[in-house]
Amino acid sequence: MKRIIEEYKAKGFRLTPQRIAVIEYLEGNTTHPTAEDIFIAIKKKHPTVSFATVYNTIQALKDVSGVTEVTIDPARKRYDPNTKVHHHIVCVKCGRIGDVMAEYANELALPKNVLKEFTVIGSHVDFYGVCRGCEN
Amino acid sequence: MKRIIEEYKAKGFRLTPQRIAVIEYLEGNTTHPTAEDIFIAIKKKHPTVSFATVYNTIQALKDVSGVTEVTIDPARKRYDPNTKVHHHIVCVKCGRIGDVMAEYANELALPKNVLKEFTVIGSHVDFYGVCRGCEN
DNA sequence: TTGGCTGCAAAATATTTGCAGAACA
DNA sequence: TGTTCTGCAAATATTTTGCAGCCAA
Repeated sequence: MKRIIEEYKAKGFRLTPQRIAVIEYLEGNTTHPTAEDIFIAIKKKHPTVSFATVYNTIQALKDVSGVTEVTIDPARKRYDPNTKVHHHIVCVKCGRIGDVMAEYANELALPKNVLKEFTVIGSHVDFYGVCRGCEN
Repeated sequence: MKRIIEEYKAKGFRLTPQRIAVIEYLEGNTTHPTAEDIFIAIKKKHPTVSFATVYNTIQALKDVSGVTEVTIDPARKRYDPNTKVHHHIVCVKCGRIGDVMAEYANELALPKNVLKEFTVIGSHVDFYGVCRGCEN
């Protein structure tokens, strides 16, 4: 996440204590937190922090590719600081999201009619399953 | 969509004019409409229809596997009456969502650590691209 | 110093829910 | 006829925005 701080500076973003707290919270975080999760975590160090700041910071991080939005949860947006190519698996019982470190681009051949209509940029796989903890 | 009507009856759901209108609107629909899209469409025939009825009907359809929720759009839920195995591609410029009629389950080998943590049920691929209409 | 950021509050958007009356089966 | 659905309205949840004052650079 050090890289992110450098990119922040390079782009002229300000490194406020709140932003640093968000970056530190996300560093290495594999829980795919929601904006609220981030808000609650940051609040411990900065009790007056607001959602506006959390969303503002998330947006700034997205702008420098410091986080990506995870859309596997239809209820709310989740954020992932892991910028390596990877995919996700969600437990359909508890909603926990796991990372799937794999690269499938070459395996995913598209039908001709799609290739005719779109220039493909990328892809992401959502896996659905049941985690050990929920498998009673 | 005939099947849906049968399953509706079998489960004791009522076939109201509003529900039939939703089913007819969705039948063969490949536009991946939002709840609002459905609401607006149904309103033409049933001007007094409410969002409650639309969401109620969507839920009932989900219960009999008549529609699936599409999560590729982070802004809102979209619905898809196509119950055959397929995937989606979204134009990153206009947001239009296309169907990718393909089956990848066998191509998507999961890392051991994931298989250790989850029993996999299924998967869905989100493709990102630019559609011909948005190119240049 | 100063332009960007924070925090508060309000707004906007999306979805869900309670309930009285309507209507399907 | 009785149970479920509809429609209205209000509630809830999530995310965005306006703006005055603050602060990192």
